[in-house]
Amino acid sequence: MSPRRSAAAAAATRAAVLDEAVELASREGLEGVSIGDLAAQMGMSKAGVVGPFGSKEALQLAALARASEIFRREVWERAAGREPGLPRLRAICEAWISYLERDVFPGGCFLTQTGAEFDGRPGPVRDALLETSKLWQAVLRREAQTARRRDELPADSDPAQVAFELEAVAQGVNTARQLRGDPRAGARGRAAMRRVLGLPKGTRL
Amino acid sequence: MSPRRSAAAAAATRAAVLDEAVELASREGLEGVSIGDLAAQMGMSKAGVVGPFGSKEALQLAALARASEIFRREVWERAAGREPGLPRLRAICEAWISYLERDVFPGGCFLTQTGAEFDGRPGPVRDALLETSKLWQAVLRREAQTARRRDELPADSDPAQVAFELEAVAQGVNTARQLRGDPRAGARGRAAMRRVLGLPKGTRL
DNA sequence: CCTACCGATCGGTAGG
DNA sequence: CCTACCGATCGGTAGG
Repeated sequence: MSPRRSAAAAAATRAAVLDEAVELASREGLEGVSIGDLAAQMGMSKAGVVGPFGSKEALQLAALARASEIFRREVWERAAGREPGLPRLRAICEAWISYLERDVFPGGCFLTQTGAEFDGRPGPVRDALLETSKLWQAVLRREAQTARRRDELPADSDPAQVAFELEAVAQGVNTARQLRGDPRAGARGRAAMRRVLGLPKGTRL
Repeated sequence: MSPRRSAAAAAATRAAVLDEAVELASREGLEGVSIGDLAAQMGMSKAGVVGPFGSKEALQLAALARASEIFRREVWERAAGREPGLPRLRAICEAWISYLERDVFPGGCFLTQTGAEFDGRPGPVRDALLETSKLWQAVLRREAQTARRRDELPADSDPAQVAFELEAVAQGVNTARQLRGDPRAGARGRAAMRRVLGLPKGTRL
């Protein structure tokens, strides 16, 4: 009862194109990746690359969805098993820094890259990025809220402020690493996130 | 003894092209601004736009130099008159947030935008951005060092870590503002920078 | 998923 | 600083 061979093959091609697009876009940006580049890189024709999606914009949206899926797997899912509140928040932070250190996307965080690229370009890609960004802020805020309710964070701490600061640190790590090539970027990010979460200096994330 | 009229006019044209390029690039990225777009926007011919620079890459480098000059004027020079150490660091932070809130570049911080765009694109533009980034980190680090020496920061604080965290916060403000349109972005950035500098909660930057 | 092709636009230049 | 033009590449499509 497996799908027809041609359908399975089409799905595999689609996935391969997306993986390549996500990788290239993390280095060059989503707009900077041309269909011709992509085709050349994969030894395919341009029609073969764009066909499964219909247009470059549709390909961009699919690449963004794929990248969000990878981010979710590498950061959220590694922490989702932990107790809600501070334990989970710490696990998210550790997974987030690790994701940046391991260069899960070779050109650095796909969402940071394309967020900067599209924040001034209205359209469906920007809308999707905004949605992803708001969703992730909401996840962080919710865990900070839980942590505060459980007295794992000070009673006067602001969950939205915690979410804002954690994202800021992650962006700082990405820049320090990808632009300046700073080998201490990850360590600096961990130290900064510990401070945001009010953890004592010696503590591990 | 003024320069020949044609030379002055040429300089004025050059400056006008750069201002337009910097503005467009803060929205669309440096690579995204085509010579044709720029010419159309200014009611000039493509030859007139690219002529003063010789090539698009030379124009990009000149635009980056112009943007660095504006950043320096809006952030560094507003604080340079203050006492070295914590007073100057606080003034830098306030000017930095203000610069982001006033949308000095209409698409957000030019250096954040192009830094993300070029961190994965080797070449002269990336090299220049790296230089600018390292220079600004050195400025922040030096002020933090002075502040520590004067006991305005804890003896065990790390000046490079302070510089890292301040840049992270500025990037966080830029994203919160330009992508999410968060009206509290500036306030959140000030609060975060106050924490980085160890200032009590009520204090102004 | 390929070949072959479309009109539009790219960066850049010759000549004035 | 303009017109007019260059070859190359862009996103996209027809037909198989």
